[in-house]
Amino acid sequence: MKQAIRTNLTESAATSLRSEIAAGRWPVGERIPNEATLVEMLGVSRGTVREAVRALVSQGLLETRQGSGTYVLATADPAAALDRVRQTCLRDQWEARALLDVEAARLAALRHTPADIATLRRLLSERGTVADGGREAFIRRDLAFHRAVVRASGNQAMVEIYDFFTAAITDVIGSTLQGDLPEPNDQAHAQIVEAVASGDPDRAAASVRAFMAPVLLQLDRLLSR
Amino acid sequence: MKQAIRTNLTESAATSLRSEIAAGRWPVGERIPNEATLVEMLGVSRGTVREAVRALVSQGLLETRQGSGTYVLATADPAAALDRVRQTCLRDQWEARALLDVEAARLAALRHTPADIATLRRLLSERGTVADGGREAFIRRDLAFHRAVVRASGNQAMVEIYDFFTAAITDVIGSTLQGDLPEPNDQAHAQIVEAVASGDPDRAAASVRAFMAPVLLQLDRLLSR
DNA sequence: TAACTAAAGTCATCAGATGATTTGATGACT
DNA sequence: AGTCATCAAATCATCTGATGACTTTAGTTA
Repeated sequence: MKQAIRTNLTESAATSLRSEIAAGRWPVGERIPNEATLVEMLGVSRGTVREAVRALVSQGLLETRQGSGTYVLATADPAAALDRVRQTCLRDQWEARALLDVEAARLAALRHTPADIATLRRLLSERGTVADGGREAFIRRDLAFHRAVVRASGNQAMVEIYDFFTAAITDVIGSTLQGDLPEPNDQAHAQIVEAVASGDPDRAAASVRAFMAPVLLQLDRLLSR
Repeated sequence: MKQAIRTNLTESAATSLRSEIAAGRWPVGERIPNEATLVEMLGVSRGTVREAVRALVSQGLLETRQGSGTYVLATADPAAALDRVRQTCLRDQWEARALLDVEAARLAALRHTPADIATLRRLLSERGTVADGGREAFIRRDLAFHRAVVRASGNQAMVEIYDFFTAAITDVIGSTLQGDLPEPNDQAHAQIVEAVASGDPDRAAASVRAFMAPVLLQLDRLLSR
């Protein structure tokens, strides 16, 4: 019995168009055939063609101009990259984020402002323990500290990617690893602040690297079980 | 004169629905009103409603189930994070990608397989010069080399993020910086391969860092003009 | 040549009808 | 009571036809 992939006509029409675009049949900037032609090509009605085109428009692949035509904006779905990242394993995502921490600390050592250091010291003092307001709140405070380090790097792209990984990881991790990961103490955090404040990039990177190593090790142990 | 944002009905209908969803009018998992009701609510025809819903479906906010209804999958656009990354400045994106290069080389030194090294050597020997097949082809070959280093790190998340940055950067850079960036020679590339092959993570990271520094410096100069 | 006009081409939107699928209710049978 | 088959309602999927709005281009005219 053949397990046909049950999907609707709109989806398959959109998929057809997407692959034609990806194959370069219509280069970027080019106008694709009009609706009537697509109806013939895809063998579906105009409404279905329009919905398929609308889907690709909302994905940033096409652009429709009333009275003129439908044009190719990009050959690959930009959002697909993000999906692929999200589908990589938790371990790789965690490791990638940890590397961002390391390199962000290095940059922060070189570029931090006095306000950055003040913020880090404040977040560190507010961090407290799990006992204060429960586990979830503690994780939020801890995260705020690490995010502030990345922010001190002065690189907005790294901040956004860091946030993305954080969101993706917390989505997955949810309830599965509750409390199983070692949480470095305040002293380890304080060392990071001092290393960044010292302005020594290698020292800052090393402090974060040392910080992350045992966490990643434990994560590996948990995931290999 | 009021500069009304000229948009079509489908877009505004989709925007209405998106904001209702974001406002929590229909929680995640909930069924939204049926098409006929949306027609009344939004004051547009059924076809327009369907196109608006289709747009949100392709963005991952909604899911339609024939015979059952349309359900909320998420309250925020997951692709929004990616858009924010793309909107950060070229310099930050470039730097972030360079940091990925560095840390990927570090991991590659620890985890590379013999096949990885063979691939790197092959890509290096095929790299050639700008004279071979034109500038664009040369950039592609050069990129393939650096991507292979990231791939040798064994971290798929880093590969995907690297690809994302590469795509975003090449989109922007396009014609603006044609040929203005220094291109490290084969010797610098060979040093990276040897450092990775040596299995020394610090040496591998340092070789890529030294590699990237002048490029980033020149990029800063170009962008500050 | 330049500006205007008209026509063709294209997407945008509406309206109506029918099919496919899911879901819940009904009722018969054990 | 519980289980199963059947049926009807609700809902999305798809097709068809028609009209409007906008852009582009060719032609025309001053």
